Amino acid sequence: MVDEMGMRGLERAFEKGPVFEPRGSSESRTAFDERLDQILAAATVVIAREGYANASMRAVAKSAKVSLAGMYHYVNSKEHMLFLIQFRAFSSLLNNLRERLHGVNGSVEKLRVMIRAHVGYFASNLAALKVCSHELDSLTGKGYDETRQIRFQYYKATRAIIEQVLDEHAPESNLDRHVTTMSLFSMLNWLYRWYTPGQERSPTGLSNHLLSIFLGGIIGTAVPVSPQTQLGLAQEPPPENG
Amino acid sequence: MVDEMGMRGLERAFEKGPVFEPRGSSESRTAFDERLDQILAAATVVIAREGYANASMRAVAKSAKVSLAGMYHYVNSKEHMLFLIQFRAFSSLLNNLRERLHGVNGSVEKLRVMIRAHVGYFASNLAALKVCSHELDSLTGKGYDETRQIRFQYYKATRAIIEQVLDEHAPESNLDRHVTTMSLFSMLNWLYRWYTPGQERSPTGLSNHLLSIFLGGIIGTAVPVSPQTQLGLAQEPPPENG
DNA sequence: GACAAACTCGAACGCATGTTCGATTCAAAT
DNA sequence: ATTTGAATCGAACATGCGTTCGAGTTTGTC
Repeated sequence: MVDEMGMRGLERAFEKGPVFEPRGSSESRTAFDERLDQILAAATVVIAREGYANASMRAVAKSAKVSLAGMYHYVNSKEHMLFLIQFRAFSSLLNNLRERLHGVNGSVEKLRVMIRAHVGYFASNLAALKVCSHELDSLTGKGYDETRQIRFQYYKATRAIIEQVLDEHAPESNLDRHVTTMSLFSMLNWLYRWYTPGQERSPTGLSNHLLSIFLGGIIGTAVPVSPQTQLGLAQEPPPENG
Repeated sequence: MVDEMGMRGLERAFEKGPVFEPRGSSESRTAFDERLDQILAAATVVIAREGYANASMRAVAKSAKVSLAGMYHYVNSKEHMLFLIQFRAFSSLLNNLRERLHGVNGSVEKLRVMIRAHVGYFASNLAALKVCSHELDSLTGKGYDETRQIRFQYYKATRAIIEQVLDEHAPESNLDRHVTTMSLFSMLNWLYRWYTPGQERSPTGLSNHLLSIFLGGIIGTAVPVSPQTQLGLAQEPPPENG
């Protein structure tokens, strides 16, 4: 395996695979891509449940209803599989953020959009984001570097928003920008350890909650949670923590 | 292996091992305990670096300068080893918190002490707390339950402080107590992903920073960082995030 | 010096793993 | 009908793993 984590331009990932248009001439979405998606989806669930190191290719194959050897037609190696999962998830996350940020003007509003986008994506892609958060350094070499680049762009976009908020609403704050940014990411990335979306605790409600804490923490004024999306305070949550 | 994760009372962990006083009659700190500590310390570093699933007993043995078979004189199994590491770390964390909380009166002051204690313990036990944060569900059965109990006590103690702060300083806040507590734990537990103590960013400075954000977020008023322990704002930090 | 218990270790066992090989089926193109 | 290459898979290979066994050495006690 020379090209350790071969990815050409986008994310096609194969030298041998259908590098040029596979079937018809123009429509690029073929059976190959769909089967690959299927396999990656199954792998995501298995890895989220067992952890990357413990997730065997046999278990993934069984879950994806392919033979063990058959999987290697779609994926170069186990690590390459993890790379595809993470690369796609991080890319979607970043693109999703940029789309939603388009046309939004106020810095605080941008922050709200960012948190909402992240929590929303998390809620509808639980397994994928768990794999992204928990297996951050399970990749090595080129694959690691490539995912790191996307994550860095995500970091920069978020940090820019935070800096704008600080400059506009707390210009004499002495908060370190990096530490502040990482505090927000901490709240978001640790979600996978304790939060499961439900109607008691909607993603929107949780987003408002996190925004309220974080925003109130970095500028003096706490932002009130909008009444119609309040969190349910009723039942006692299961004690899962660290 | 009948008694899956045998622990008698404290944490001695063996049926076969020196259950009664091993050498002299009274002094309980023997060569056995010291060797065990040595092995666990080595194991902690290896597991922190490689991850639990990838950390082989052979690697641990080599690092601890024991033969592979020799380790099993001190430890029942690989999982038992992880249990000992986590059990000890969580216990220390909890005891440390209770000690430092003793005699502290104000609710805000308690919160400050809690954060400072946690970050301080983290800074001087980097590897151990990484193993605790990252391998939270690598244990199974009785071993998992036992560590969970301690974590739950830690959670309860922290939550009680937060509730006291809220009741005293923001009585009409509608923040969900569980979500709020988990937000604090998020900031603390994610530290292992990005923070390495240095003189640029001292544990004390970081503690103040986190306290400022979190406290300002849950009660309206931001608490200023004390000037003599400000964070260095100079150099650009390495972009490691998610 | 004799005994027993604590300690140490080389060697091996059984098993699960990621990956590859070669053959076979299938579908589109000429 | 023939050819081509993608798709699929059973079987096997090599390797590394956690754990155990049994024999050896050390250490403290009588």
